[in-house]
Amino acid sequence: MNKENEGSFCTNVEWVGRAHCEKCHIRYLMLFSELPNTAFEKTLYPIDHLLYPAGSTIYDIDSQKQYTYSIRRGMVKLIHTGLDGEYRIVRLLGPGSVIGLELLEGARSYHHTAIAITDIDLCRIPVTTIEQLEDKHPVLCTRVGKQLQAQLDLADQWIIALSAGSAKQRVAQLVLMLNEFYADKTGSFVLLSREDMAAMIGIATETVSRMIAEFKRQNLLQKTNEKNYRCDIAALQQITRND
Amino acid sequence: MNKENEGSFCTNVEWVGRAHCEKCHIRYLMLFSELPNTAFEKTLYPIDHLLYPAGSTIYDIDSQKQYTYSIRRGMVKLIHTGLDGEYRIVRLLGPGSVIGLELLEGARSYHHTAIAITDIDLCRIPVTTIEQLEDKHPVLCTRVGKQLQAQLDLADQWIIALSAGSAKQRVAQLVLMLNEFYADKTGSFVLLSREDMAAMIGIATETVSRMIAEFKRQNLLQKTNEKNYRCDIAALQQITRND
DNA sequence: CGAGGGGTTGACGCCGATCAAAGCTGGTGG
DNA sequence: CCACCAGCTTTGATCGGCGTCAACCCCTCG
Repeated sequence: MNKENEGSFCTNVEWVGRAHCEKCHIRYLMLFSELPNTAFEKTLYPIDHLLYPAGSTIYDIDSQKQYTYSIRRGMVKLIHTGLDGEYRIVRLLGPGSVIGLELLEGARSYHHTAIAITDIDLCRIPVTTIEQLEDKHPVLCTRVGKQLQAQLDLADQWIIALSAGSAKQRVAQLVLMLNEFYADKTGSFVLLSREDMAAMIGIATETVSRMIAEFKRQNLLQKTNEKNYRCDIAALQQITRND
Repeated sequence: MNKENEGSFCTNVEWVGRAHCEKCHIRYLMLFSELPNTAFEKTLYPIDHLLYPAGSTIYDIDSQKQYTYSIRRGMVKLIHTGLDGEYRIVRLLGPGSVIGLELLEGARSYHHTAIAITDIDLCRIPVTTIEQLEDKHPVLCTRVGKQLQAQLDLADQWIIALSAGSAKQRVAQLVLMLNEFYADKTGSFVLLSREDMAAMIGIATETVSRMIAEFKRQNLLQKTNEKNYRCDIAALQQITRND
């Protein structure tokens, strides 16, 4: 519906500082995991560490193409907006994923618009820096390949889940994906807005609402606290099979 | 429905011979385009050039994982078969595309089943050969990256077209994709079977049939010869916008 | 000539889109 | 602290599109 609010361009990004990759405590799961500490000594352009509040746009499909972003914390949606204004979520990414990689393969612009769903925490990496590092450290190429492959697998899962029959089945699939994807240790996760869920599986928001409400009533979704839920995995899997 | 017939395993693959990449006249659009001619002199395992008839399975999701395949001619579908036997086409690939690349990124098996839609002509490349070549010629890494990125873009298009509203709109989208994808110089292309089209956009085969028949009646699809059609691009684009 | 598979067309019923209205919640200002 | 409002969620009522079942046509192949 009204995605105008989404358009608010990173009004209040917070600059945390220059990233110190050689000291990064989560580097093992990031893009640069296999590079030596010395690799970062003389990069041409700096890597910055930024915070964006939920709802802000990280880049727009028309943005100047210059940076890729490595997600440290939080959740990002890649969206596609049709000519007629209809809005689709193409992918949902979390910590460890890199967005904007299309720029490395000679794309002339970003292929999507990237928006923060939660508050997020990411490293902004200039394309030229990656290219420079790839030259000296070919192992980085394989990391990029793994990223792409992982996102391709995700897209494939999306295609399969999307078209999996009835609305109830799709919503069940989606909840299972959120659970698998984004549950903390206790198995509880944040439900997205009904509008976002609808934009993922291609049905009306009211229908999503009905299904979610029904799941809650049947205790397949239980509120664990403030905004978190836990789901009954077995029961939902059952639903994905037979309506 | 009955995808049993698909299961016929490469009954009559024809071995054309050892591939001679250094002499390949279409290498400019293939994976190895930027390698020097000398690169192929001492590869451990040979690259073979094979022909498969339409309908044969190139690899199955359970196949022994050993080869990637570069498509020289023809069309291949990557499919996913659900537990309940429902069948979805995840991607459609043509000349210049490489399938089975997931093996390079440490996948433990193929991620799909690959089936020839038309008669096809492809080069079977052992994974170890690619790895060996990548070592000596890092430029190959970037070619692989481009392949993955291209397939990711395709998957994204799929997601967007899949969920684009009414059945008529989706079929129109699909025809446009086939046209863009697979039309020859004269702009004519082969229509897939109704079942395959249905498996791509997630609607019933009868509905696909109705839509295609309607397009034919309105002359948005014209038979050019035996099995080929040409489409009215502008009119179909119009349909994708307003039902 | 008959059998079988794919495509086309019709009839019917249900799922889900759409329109509408009423709770809920959090934020703002009095 | 409460009143009010805006946006989100939930729920209801209605209607059309599409899935389903079924019949028929056409073409190929045995």
